[in-house]
Amino acid sequence: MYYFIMYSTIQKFKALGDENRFRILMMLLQKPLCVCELLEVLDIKGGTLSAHLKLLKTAGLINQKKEGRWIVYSISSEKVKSFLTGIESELENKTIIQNDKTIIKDISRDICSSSN
Amino acid sequence: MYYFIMYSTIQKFKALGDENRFRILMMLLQKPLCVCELLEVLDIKGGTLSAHLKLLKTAGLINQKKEGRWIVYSISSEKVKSFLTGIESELENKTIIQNDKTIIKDISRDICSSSN
DNA sequence: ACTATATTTAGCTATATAACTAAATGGAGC
DNA sequence: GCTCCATTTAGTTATATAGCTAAATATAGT
Repeated sequence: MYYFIMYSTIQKFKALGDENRFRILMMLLQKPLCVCELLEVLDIKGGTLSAHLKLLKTAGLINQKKEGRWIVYSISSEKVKSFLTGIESELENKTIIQNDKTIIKDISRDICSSSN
Repeated sequence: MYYFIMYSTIQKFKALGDENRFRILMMLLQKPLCVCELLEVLDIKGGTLSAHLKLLKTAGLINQKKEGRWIVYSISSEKVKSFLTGIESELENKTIIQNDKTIIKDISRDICSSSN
């Protein structure tokens, strides 16, 4: 008799335990975003961001969808969404999260150039 | 103007994103336990366990209390407790967690020898 | 004093993680 | 076919993490 491990649960926590991925999730909580929009906010390169997004997707936290020339990411489910909303509501003021969101609010995916 | 980072939140997720620490938390959810009891269940050495416990404590997830010759650990607050209970209720059956708990149920801290 | 329980430290190993550059690949639209 | 947006791959670097051993330290009970 052996026992399975709760990998998927732990994998989700691991995914949440990184600053850039946490910021991505909080931004996606506001609205679905394409990769180039996320790149405008985060101080990382395109390849690095792709890796983070893949990890979040594998963990079951986000979804991917083609929209014309763009790939748009969003929170995977209502369940994850309400979980993250609860977390967000407990953050103290003046975290980088609030700053990210004000940037995201005024961003258009047409601004995006190849600053990869 | 700069923005604080939500370190403590991310630190909690990091703490949760490790199998041994996750198992420790789930066991403490059942009842407070001393170090030697945890050592009976986990396949790690005393020094390693101490490090995990310190990390969980720093993250604000558990508390420490002297009880005679033992140091007893417990979940830090009702808030953390209900959070973990929610997580636990969503685990599929037959994870190692259920196994840990049946061992913990019948353990006494007097059994503990210096298997450090 | 001595014992039991646990933590801490130093030193070590192995693996995982996060980032980069740069080039190649894929898919959609024009 | 070419361009745009994004992913993937290969190769590299640096740091973090998890584990070990073994010795030292701390604290409480007997």
